[in-house]
Amino acid sequence: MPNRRKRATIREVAQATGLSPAAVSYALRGIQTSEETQERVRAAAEQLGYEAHPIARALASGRTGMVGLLCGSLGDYWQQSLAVGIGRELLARERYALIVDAGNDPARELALARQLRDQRVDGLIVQPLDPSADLWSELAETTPVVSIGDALRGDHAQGEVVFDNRRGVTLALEHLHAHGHRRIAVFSPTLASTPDRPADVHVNAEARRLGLDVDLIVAPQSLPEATEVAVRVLSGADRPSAVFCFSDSIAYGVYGATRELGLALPGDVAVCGYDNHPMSALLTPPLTTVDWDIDGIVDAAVRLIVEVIDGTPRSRRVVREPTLLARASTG
Amino acid sequence: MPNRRKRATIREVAQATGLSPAAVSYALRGIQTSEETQERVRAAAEQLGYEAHPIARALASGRTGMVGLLCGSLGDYWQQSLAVGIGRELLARERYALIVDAGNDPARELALARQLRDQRVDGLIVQPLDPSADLWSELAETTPVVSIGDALRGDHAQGEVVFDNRRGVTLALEHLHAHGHRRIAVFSPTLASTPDRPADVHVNAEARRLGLDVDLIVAPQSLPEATEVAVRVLSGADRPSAVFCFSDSIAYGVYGATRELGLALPGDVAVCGYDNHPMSALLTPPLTTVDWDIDGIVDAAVRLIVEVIDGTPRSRRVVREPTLLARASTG
DNA sequence: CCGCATCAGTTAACCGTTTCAGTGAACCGG
DNA sequence: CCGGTTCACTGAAACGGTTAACTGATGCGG
Repeated sequence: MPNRRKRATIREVAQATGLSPAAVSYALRGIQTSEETQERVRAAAEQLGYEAHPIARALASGRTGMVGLLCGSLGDYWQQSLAVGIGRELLARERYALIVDAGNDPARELALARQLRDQRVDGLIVQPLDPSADLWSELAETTPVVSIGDALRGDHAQGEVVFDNRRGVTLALEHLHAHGHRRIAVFSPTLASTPDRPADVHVNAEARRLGLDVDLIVAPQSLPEATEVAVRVLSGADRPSAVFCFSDSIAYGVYGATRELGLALPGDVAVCGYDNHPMSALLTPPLTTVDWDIDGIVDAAVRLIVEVIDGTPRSRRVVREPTLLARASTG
Repeated sequence: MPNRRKRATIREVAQATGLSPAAVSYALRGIQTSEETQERVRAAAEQLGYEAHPIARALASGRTGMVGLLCGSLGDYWQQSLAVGIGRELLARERYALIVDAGNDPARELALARQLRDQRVDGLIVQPLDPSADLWSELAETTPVVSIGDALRGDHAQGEVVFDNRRGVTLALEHLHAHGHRRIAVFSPTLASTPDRPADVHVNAEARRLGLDVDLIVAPQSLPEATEVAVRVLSGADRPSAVFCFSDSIAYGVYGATRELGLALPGDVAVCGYDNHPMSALLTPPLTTVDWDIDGIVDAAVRLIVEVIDGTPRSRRVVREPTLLARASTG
């Protein structure tokens, strides 16, 4: 039996103040009662050690104070930072985050989304693995949803934080192009699950525009595996002169591969990452990478979901732009 | 208004099957009803799209299905891995984790612990910043608590996963000693907040035992700051020949410092880390570090808290031992 | 002085389950 | 055939709040 200790209820506070439970309920929320009564109630509540029962409140009011956070893959530094930040910001607004990890499995992601809805979260923040799934718009009809990342199909979420991956790709490829690279390998971790991801499509478009010879490669998430793949790619006869990785941790795998193969960085191969992991500045050589303003994205997502839940949406869509941090790994 | 869509209730299922709500409740949980009735109820529930309302259930039964996870500092790789793993394992057992971050502030940690208790979590997993606080035993009287890390004072938690930091310290220092190092700087991130942390005390004890000249240094958590401190320590006249860092990420800061100072690794300075971050194997040179079996600790913590919640504790205390991964950074 | 708002509270229904205390009916050994 | 169990189920009271509808003062303009 959890929580055996008996705690004061609203009825006891009512009794102590000679008011009705309803009056106490109102008073504690500072509405429909006189200033003086509110003070009396607060004093009595304090004295009795009364704290509202969140579960009972949720049942009666229909709001739980919880926001579901559905992550595609928490192994990822980027998503971890997002999750930690969102949890922190929600807490600051007296809400809790229910953080749930789909482990990079789109089917599991949909199942978890349903589960969170059944759990009666007040809202859902999601960075969908598969933005085109029907579930998102279906969900958005009954529950506030804020999406992070590429836009949901048909703009069905009530809020969106869009970070323009296309812009990030352009920044990286233009940078490599400017440094004279023409033959470039692109390591994209999510290529397999969502073949038509806008960012990947954009890679090809930009390659044509800049006259680059790019090679799109599926990179595994885990570091050792990424290293293996990188070794294979970099030991071929027509080795690319530069590698663009869709996350810094994949880039670390490439670093490992260059060491294994005895290749000079950036002399033999230039590497550009994505995410700006704090460690990237400390590698030898420091990693050139595309930086996102994570705090800004966290703030925007939390603000949007809270606004939608409270029924006071001021904006539906926030767009964030990345910047390129040019460091030594690209010469 | 969240969750506007009206969903089927247990009463409707009762009506559809001609049973009482109570019977439906029992049937869905597979107790006190005939096999045949259970089947009929399940069919009707499915047909109506009925899903039990977790909030109502929590109010009536007194269990929420949520476990609070109170982390000292989620910026830390180690705690992040723990949080992600615990979230995953709880989900696998049909429970949710309420992950909350104290941001390395002991006072905030205590406030959050109270808040989680008020939120009526079924249990609490905590890796306390301040294991000696009275709150832990007070909390443990009313709520199942499992602690991770150094033992809570007086063994008041109903379950403990102890990872023996002393053993880890010994492994690291003996390793450095065996490689001929006598003058060693030790970077400990939590020295400031809990001066008498057993691990720190143990560092001094082991130093005496092995005849080492150690210098305990408070290392900031953030990478750039850690680098600064490391630069200062390593540029002194009586430079230590080795550095032992209480987390890999601090070690990365030391790597940065050596590059800044033009020191050879491990020629001029040997470095030993703590945590075995996946990236550590890929650094140049690969980082020697103390490895913890995170999955084992996650499993143990989740198993313990679930057992305590269900009232079937089989063990109170699980001890985990670390191992040393000797790599090139110590020669 | 009347009619109408407004204010401060009260009453009672309600949220959707679980669970305790029954209640017949079937079963069973003697 | 009878007293006692067991079984399958019912009825109603929790659980601890919120909220819509109502009530009695009080204030106020005309």
